[in-house]
Amino acid sequence: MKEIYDCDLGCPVQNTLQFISGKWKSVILYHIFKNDVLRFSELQAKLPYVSKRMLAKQLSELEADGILDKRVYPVIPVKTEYRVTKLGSSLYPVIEAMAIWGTHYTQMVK
Amino acid sequence: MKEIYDCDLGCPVQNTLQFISGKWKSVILYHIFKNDVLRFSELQAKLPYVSKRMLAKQLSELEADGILDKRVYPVIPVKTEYRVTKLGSSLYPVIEAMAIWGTHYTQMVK
DNA sequence: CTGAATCCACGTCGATACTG
DNA sequence: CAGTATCGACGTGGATTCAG
Repeated sequence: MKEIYDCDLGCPVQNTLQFISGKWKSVILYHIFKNDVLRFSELQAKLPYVSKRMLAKQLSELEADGILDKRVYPVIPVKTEYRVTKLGSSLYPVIEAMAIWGTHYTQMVK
Repeated sequence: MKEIYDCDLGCPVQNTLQFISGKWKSVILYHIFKNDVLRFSELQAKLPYVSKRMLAKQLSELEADGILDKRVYPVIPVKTEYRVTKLGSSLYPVIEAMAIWGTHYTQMVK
């Protein structure tokens, strides 16, 4: 989890970007918001253009930042689940605003 | 209340990210929203940690994407102004959500 | 199944110098 | 003042392999 001294960069938008500026983090959060809980392989299926390596990396960063909660079930084969933490759920309005804009305005430009 | 998944076509968040995923684009937009119009040197002053090269590049991309309007006044020395287009102004809720979260989070950890 | 580790091509970015 | 051009260091990300 980031400490306060790392967090306040003098611009509220930039403070937020620290947590979601990873190339795919917002999209990952979008899908987890939509499904509540997702396994690694389910995220892979929903983000086919993201390599396994990058997906794992972004998930690990989101977990380290306290945005995602990762649960590992020691069965064989291993099963992991990702869901948002309380902090992560507070990002819902941000992701929602992106989703709304993407839904309504993207056709305008391309 | 309208849910963000009602008009789900693929991934709307990713569509939005194509326009604002640049490392500093959201912060640039935040400052222009706040000030309505900003010159290049004013943006430089507000983003001292961004190199001139990167600032110019991000501004150029935002302009090419129809988010920003750039006006050049052929005086000496040259004077340029950046403001949001109509499309750019539609991104206000997204930037606002980021600013709100960043502000709330900063207050939370203090 | 869920990753971590390694290699390597590629892109990004800062610094500097230059132009109109 | 507002950029562009060039270069080199650095980071990113894909492919592959390995491990628990």
